[in-house]
This record gives sequence, structure tokens and C-alpha cells, in this order.
Amino acid sequence: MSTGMTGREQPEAATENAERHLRADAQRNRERILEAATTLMATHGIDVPIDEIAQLAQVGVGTVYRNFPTKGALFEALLKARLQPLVVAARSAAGSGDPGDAFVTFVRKLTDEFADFKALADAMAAAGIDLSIAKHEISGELIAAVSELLERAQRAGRIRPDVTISDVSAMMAGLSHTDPSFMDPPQRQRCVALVCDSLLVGARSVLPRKKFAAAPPAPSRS
Amino acid sequence: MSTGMTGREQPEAATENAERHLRADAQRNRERILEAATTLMATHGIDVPIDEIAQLAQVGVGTVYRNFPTKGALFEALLKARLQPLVVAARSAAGSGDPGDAFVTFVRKLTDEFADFKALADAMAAAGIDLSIAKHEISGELIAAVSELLERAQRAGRIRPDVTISDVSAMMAGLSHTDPSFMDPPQRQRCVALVCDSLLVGARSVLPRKKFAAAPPAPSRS
DNA sequence: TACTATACGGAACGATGGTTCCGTTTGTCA
DNA sequence: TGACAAACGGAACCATCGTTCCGTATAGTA
Repeated sequence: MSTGMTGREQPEAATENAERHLRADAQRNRERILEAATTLMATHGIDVPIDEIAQLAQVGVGTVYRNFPTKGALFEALLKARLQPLVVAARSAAGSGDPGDAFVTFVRKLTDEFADFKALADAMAAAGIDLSIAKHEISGELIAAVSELLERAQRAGRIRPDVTISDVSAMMAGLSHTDPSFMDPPQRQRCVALVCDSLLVGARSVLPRKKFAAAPPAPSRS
Repeated sequence: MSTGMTGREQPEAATENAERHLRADAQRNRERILEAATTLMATHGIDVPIDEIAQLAQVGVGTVYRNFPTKGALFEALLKARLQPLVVAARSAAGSGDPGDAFVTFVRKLTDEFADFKALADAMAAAGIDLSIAKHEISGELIAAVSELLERAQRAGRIRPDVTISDVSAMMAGLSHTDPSFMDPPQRQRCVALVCDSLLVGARSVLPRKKFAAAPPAPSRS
């Protein structure tokens, strides 16, 4: 409710069915907008003002709203585009290689993706907001696909059997923190490694190094 | 910079040194404000509008600003009050009992506290914002105290030696997600247990149950 | 009880950001 | 090339929120 969108109907259902004879310039602009939004939402998340997107796309705000009836709709369109390949990747991973490795590799891939595209993390982290993307179609498919990976790894005895997909989702949500002071990329990789160790049966991986953090803090040198 | 506060000087340094002869009603109001802010920030985090705090305190906004020159100052005052006892607790924990248990117990306490008071999690999670609370005095002390707990547990061989205080902080920040759809209290406890398992040497705790999640998903019953 | 410094309330201000409106421009087609 | 629907741009609108200002009320005191 907080964004105050009205329920007014647009002349065309702009977000979905393909370009129903868009004028050439309109088509071009639509692509420009998506491109600009992708760029900006990758780093700034959902917080970028529409004006900035319009500016980067070299387009007026009106044009943005002609293509996407709402900021949320634009956001959702981007997420969909980002999530789709991940679902495909998850499904194909579920059919190949060692179940444990496949799961861990995919979790890593997912967290990397979250870090590369802050808007994804926003969607994950701020599911409470009325934009309510986090629990829809595509993301449901993604959860299902990851769930498949998880169960397969559990059947193979590689992941502790008491872990659930909810646990995995929650941990992933936690790891999606993109604030650099707590979660720069190397730090995130360490955390992912730790989390994976906690999920795997009898694993104790070598944590990836941060810049120059090597020696354990003042070991008693026994 | 984004809040647009001016650098104007207040007649009295309202936030700090005790009540320098406040009028009786003023004293009462100040307490009301703190109380209301605590209530609201516990559930809504830093996002509550000042107006709402004022309303709950049965006070005008002006009165709030007479006591705290800025929303950030009020926020900070609350955090300080919340953090102080935790620092004390951490220090006392560092001197008693099994080092591994002391560490784990305190981590649990900390995450519980974060969940009970969303503003704390906000401060942790949103360190990027210009309010810049997360890395000051008290929180520095807290980090130091936890660091002490960690190192003691590592010297005792209970925590893996390759884990750093940064890892712990990052994980804690991650676990501070308060969105209930990903992190309701039982879920958080499970995640904390998992994380602790990953930190501890050779631990594999029994995960706390969620409401009715019991059976592992289709075990092959070997 | 009258006086005054202190404190109060809440309207008003300014900034930000989503969304709409409408006069103007432009692609397309004949 | 002329005509017109489609599309454009961006000013304007509205809501939210932090903060300030100032006329009014009142606790404390003589």
C-alpha cells in the first residue's frame, strides 16, 4: 500500500504479451528502459528513482510509465528476466554430477547472482513490502528446483537430513545482505563456505582468504 | 546526507548529560518519548515516522525535537540503551564457564535481541546509510567483547581457528533479517544452530523443531 | 495570585519520489 | 507529402517525512 499505485487500467497490457505492433521508436525505448533499469537496479536495488532510470535511458518518465504501469511492474519484469535462467540452471544441475557438489555449486551460484544484482537481494530481503515479488511464479519455481537439488543431495547422504528447504531459503536470504561493510564479495564467499559446511555431512572446507587475513589471531603456538 | 538535517545548534545538548533541571512535565514527556520510540522501533525499525512516535507519546513533534535534535539522535539513544547491557553480558560471559558454550550462548542471545528489537537489526544491516550508528562507540565495544569470547573459544579448541570476528559479524548481520516470511523466530533458531555448527569444531547439534516439521523428507530407510 | 522562563503543539516548510496529464513530436501509411 | 494515431517529454500533482517556527500554555517561584 505504501507506493500509492492506482488501479487504473492501461490501454495496453504493457508488461506481458510481446510487442503488439509497437512503433519502431517505442520498441527501441522499451529496450533502453530495461537496459537502464537493469544497470541501476543491479547496484542500487529497488531504491533508484524512476527519474534516474528515465534519464539514463534518455527518455521521459512518461515513457517509462507507458511501458510499465508501475515501478513495481518494472522491478518485477527485471526479476523475472534474472530468475528464469537460474531456474533452468538449477534444473539442469539436478540431473548431473555428484548430488552434494551440484547442490553446493548451485548455492554458490545463487548467492553470487544475488550479490551481482542487488534488486534480487532486495526482493528476497524485503518480502514484507507490498511489492510482494518474492513469493510468486518464477521464484516459486526456483524454490522448487533448489528443493529438488537439496533432496537429491540428502538422499545421497551428502546433506544432513534434518535440513529443510526453508532452512536453505532463510540462509540464502541472510547471505543476500549486500551492504559492503558487512558483506563484500570475499566475505560473502567465506560465509557461503561456512554455511555449506553446516549443511553438508562431515565437511570442513578451506575458507577462501580475505585480502590479507591469514594468521589466526594470536595463536598460543603450542 | 539524505535526511537533510541542518547543523544548527540546540540551546541545550539534549541527548546526553542528564536532566539539567528539566521542568517536571518536560521530564515526563522525555520518558514518554523514549518509551514510545522503543515500542515502535522494536517492531518497525528505524522506519517509523517521528509523527507516530509523537502521537503514541501523546506529545507534539516539536517536543520530540526539543529532546532529540534529530531522528538519528533518538535512534542512537535507543540503540545505546539496548547495546550497553549486551556489552556487559558479553564481558561477564567471557570470564565464566566453558569457552565454547559461552560463545554459542552469547551468539544466541544476541540474535534473539536483534529479533526482539528490529531497530538493532536495521542498524546492523543498513550500516551504509549516513546515520552511521553501526560502527561507533558502543557497537565497537560489543564487537570487541564478542571477539574476546571468540578467541577464547578458539584457544580452547572449540571454534575452528580459521574463523574470524568478521565472519561472525557478517553471519550475525545475515541472521538479523527480521522479515517473518523468511525468518520467524523458530526459523531463526534453526539457522543460528546451523551457523554455530559450522563454527564449532566437530559439532552437529539437534536442530530446534519448527511447528510440525518432523520427518525428514522421504528417507530411503536403509 | 501574578509573572516569566520553560516547554508545548502542530501548522508549515522543503525535499524526495511515484504517478498522471496534456500539449507537442514523430513514425507509419496512403 | 499530408494526415493521424501512436508515442513522447517533462511539468505538475500528490503523498510522505524530517525538521523548523512561532503563538500559546504552564510549572515554578515570589
